[in-house]
Amino acid sequence: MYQRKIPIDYECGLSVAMEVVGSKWKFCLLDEISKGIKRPRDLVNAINGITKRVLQKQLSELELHGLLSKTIYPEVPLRVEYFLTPSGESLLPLISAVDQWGMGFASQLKVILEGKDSEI
Amino acid sequence: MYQRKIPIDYECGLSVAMEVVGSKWKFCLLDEISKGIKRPRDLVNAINGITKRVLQKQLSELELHGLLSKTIYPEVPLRVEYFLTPSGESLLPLISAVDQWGMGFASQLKVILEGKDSEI
DNA sequence: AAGCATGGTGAATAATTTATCACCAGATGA
DNA sequence: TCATCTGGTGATAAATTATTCACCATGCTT
Repeated sequence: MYQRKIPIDYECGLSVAMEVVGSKWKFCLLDEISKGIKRPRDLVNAINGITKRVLQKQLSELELHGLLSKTIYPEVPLRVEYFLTPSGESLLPLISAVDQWGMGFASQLKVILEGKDSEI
Repeated sequence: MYQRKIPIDYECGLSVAMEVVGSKWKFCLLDEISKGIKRPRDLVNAINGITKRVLQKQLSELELHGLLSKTIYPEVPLRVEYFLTPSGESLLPLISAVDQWGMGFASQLKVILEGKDSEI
């Protein structure tokens, strides 16, 4: 992280939500973890396009913000599992709703941006 | 806009939603417009921190994506009003939910980032 | 003519986020 | 010893987004 030029407005729910969840992979990460994929290695494999480093960073931010927690099992090879905190779980209905909305909007957006109908 | 390096995944609702709504001011803008603030000048005044240029850009993106529409009244001085399309309106419950969640999470985030309780 | 209000745009830059690359460490098996 | 698996980090580059600044135009008022 770094020092933001414009600080978070704690009075504004949208500002707060954007701070903790408004980045490229976070919704996706929370979604996958809620589905049972908990290990970093598995998440890298499950999520198309994310890299190890980026995953680590976003996981650690989610952990810092209290949406994720992790457990380290002293096995060999080392096993680490991330899981949702209550705050993280409280976000699931929202993530689901956003996903639903996006699915419904996809064909419209495709027409707008590419000028053709989708076959979905 | 520009040509994205990584294209939108139309199969993924989260990806689609992030594309049209995942930027700093869009939730806020849709929220204000739904509350009846429709003119660019009024939006600049209503939203703390946004500038004229940024407002114009985000409004035009929302318009391009089909969440907003605008009407030009040939008055003097010129009057322009933006309003929500049905797609834009379908987003309102979600924005409200995100805002609610953020409000509920604010005090926790404040403790985490600043180490002190809020007085809200 | 000058100043103001409206809505708008292009170019350049700053700020921020994401990605790439090269590493480290522990323990295991070949 | 060397390669492999795991999870992890620092430095840097690239991509993306947001902001600043300087403009344009119209038609009013002074």
